[in-house]
Amino acid sequence: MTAAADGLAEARVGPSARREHILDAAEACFTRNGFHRTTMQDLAREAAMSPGNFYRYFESKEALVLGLVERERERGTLLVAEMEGSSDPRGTLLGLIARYFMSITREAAALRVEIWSESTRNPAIAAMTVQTEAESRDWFVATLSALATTPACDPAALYALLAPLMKGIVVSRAALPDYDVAGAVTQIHQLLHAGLDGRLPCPADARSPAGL
Amino acid sequence: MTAAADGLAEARVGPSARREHILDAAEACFTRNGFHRTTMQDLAREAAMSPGNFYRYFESKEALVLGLVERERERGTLLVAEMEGSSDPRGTLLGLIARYFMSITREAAALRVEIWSESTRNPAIAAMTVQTEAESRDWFVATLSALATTPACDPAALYALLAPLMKGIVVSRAALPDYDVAGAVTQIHQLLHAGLDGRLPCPADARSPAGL
Amino acid sequence: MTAAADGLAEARVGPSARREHILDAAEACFTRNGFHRTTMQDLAREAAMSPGNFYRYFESKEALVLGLVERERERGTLLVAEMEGSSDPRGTLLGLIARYFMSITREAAALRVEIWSESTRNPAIAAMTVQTEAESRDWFVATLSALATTPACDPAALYALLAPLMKGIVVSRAALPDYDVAGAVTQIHQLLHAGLDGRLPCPADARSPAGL
Amino acid sequence: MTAAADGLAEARVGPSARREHILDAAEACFTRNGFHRTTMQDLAREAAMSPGNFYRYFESKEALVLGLVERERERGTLLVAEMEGSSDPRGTLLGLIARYFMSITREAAALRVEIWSESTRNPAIAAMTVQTEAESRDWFVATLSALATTPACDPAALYALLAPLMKGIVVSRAALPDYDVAGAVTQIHQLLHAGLDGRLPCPADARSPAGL
DNA sequence: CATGAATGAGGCTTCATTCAT
DNA sequence: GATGAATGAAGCCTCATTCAT
Repeated sequence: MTAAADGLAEARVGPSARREHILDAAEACFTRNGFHRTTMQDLAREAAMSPGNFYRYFESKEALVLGLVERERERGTLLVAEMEGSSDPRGTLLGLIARYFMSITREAAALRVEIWSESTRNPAIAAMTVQTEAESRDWFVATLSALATTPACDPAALYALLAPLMKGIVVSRAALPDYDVAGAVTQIHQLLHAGLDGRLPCPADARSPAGL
Repeated sequence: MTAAADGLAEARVGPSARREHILDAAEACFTRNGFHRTTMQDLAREAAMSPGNFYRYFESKEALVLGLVERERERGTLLVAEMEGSSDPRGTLLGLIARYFMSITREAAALRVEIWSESTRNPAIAAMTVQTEAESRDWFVATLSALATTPACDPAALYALLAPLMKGIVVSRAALPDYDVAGAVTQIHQLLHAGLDGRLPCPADARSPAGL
Repeated sequence: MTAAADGLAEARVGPSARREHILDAAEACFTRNGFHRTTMQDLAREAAMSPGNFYRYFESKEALVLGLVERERERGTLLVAEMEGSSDPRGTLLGLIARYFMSITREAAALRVEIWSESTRNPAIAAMTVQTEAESRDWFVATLSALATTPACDPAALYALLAPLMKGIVVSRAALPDYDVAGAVTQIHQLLHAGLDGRLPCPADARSPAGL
Repeated sequence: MTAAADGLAEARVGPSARREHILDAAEACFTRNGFHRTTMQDLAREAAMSPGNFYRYFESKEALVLGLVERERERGTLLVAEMEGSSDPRGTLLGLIARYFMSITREAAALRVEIWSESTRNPAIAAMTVQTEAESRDWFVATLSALATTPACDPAALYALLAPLMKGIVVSRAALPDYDVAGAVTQIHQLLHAGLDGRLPCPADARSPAGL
């Protein structure tokens, strides 16, 4: 490659492409080793880039994590677009959920757990977690509403059940080597069917928590 | 106990009492700041003890974490003894669960999440997590079996639902400042009632996960 | 060399130059205080370098010692090149030996002894000591063979006498403030002359060690 | 054992016996691991004694080393008494030397080297080394004088050869796993015979060291 | 823009020594 | 006399970050 072409090649790569490249490297490293165990040197090797250069695109290592979480959030938004104009929306939703859990690796799950953990000590990441949760909730409630076959279905309550359940599945996937993900997916499916068809105990039935 | 004996009691703190004292300090620090952010100096301050002294009771900082998890596990075993000989076993179970979730602080939940996270990178902690999970599962399945009012209740399946759900509630408690724990407890209660009374969709109904 | 080039030369110190610089500092510190008493901070001061920077060039403090020993070994190899094509080989050999012992400082001798001592506990240094010894032996035997004036000279036996003698002189130089190095050199010279000229008792004369 | 007997047993063990016991333990530990690698805890275990108790008998760890060296020196004095009134003094001397070198373990040799090394940094140990050397020299010169068969034998010169040679053998024994001690002993024997019988090059022949 | 050598604060751990009992 | 728990000063090393080139 000539110097001129080289220059062009460099010109072609905008700052946002650089950011993406760095985030790719970060994702690879963080997934492999977690971000506490990943050093900026590791990142530099993975990104084929000097350590100092990161700081032109991200303020700090923490900002990198933040960028990664942010990108993940955006990807979630995109992923979910699959629902649009599906002829079998309920099947599509179930498929989406199944695919997510069946394809997540232990390492990826571990990174999610690590991020939740970091969330509890780091306000910036916490904010992002809260926002992701809110978006997730909004989307789910809207989607569930559209899929309900009976007014007896309470989409908000269904989500309130689903949300921790899904988080817990990720934790289990990460921390328990023999965890049965497929079984968990099956249970979510059943729960969703039941919930959407109004066959789940209603929050209206609730007695306030006893034993306190 | 006489005053003299009392004095002796204070002086003759056995090694296990020392360990407890250290674990208390560790619990306080780790709960407050997480164990990655807790230094041995912090611990020393909290335990009113010189840093070097820890190493008479624990091999390393990691061993301290391990000791803490182990103690937590034992406490779980004790906690659960409450069920023995209760006149209202189902109510007692519900109460136990309610109390656990209603009383857990954000920080304590955060520590649990951090431990799960550490579990994914640290074999020793992983082993402990797996063991705790196995014990938890055994106890729950036995207890649920005893509480079922119909053969249609599948205790193993019910626990398979409960386990990630409870983990997810801990995660939510830790990572979402406004998380509605009480609501979650109510839902667990309903789920338990439904499950024990055979009103939950059976795993027998399962279609294999679709969408892959 | 232009001023600009000079500037570049100062700036572009290759990694091996850095290593040399560090080894120089290490040699100074270790010679002054021994390496057990030398801290990485001492080294940092001596090398005008931050402590962390050493670890870009050497894996550990031990590796530093190793590097120093290795360099010493290479220097020995170079030193010995002086023999090549000398018109008075025997004189050159005697001169070499004389120079070595007359110029070694107490501190330098002390460092050698410390390295031998370390050799007994540290496998990596032991390996290097063994290798140095083997090389030294090979060179000496070859050189003595070339210098012998009679087949009655047994170069291997002569080296077997010389080797511990020289080590012992180093020890004496290090541990005995008033040790007479010049006298020792004289004795080595005499021994060498006698050995090379076949005037030393032959190992063939040996009775096996008595008194056991 | 009754309390009274216990008290008697304790009384029977004088402070100097205690010192011996401690030195025994120190010798065992130091020989096994060197004294830099031996902790006071190791010593305590070996001596079946509390760490604090050492300080009633020795000022510091260094004093322990010193005590050990001192005892070694005294033992040397005793060892040498064997020469007194022997019917075959030369054979006895050769036997003494042979026995010393053939029976010394690598570890014991290593400890000697470590002590020489320490000698170079520690004035108290240095003083002891110097004194030992002086005593050794006096004894050897006297003994060699008595054994000489010709006035051509220069006992002082012979010792000046012997002394570093023997030190070097100890170093070699310590640092070179395959070192041939028996061969070295044979050479010392030959050298002694030659020296005592005036068949060794005289220092009178010496030219001053060349090559400087 | 990019580099990568350098920084330096701070972490975990060790261990000779002390002192209350 | 004896104990052994406790001390606390260092020591080695790591790694996010900077900055001269």
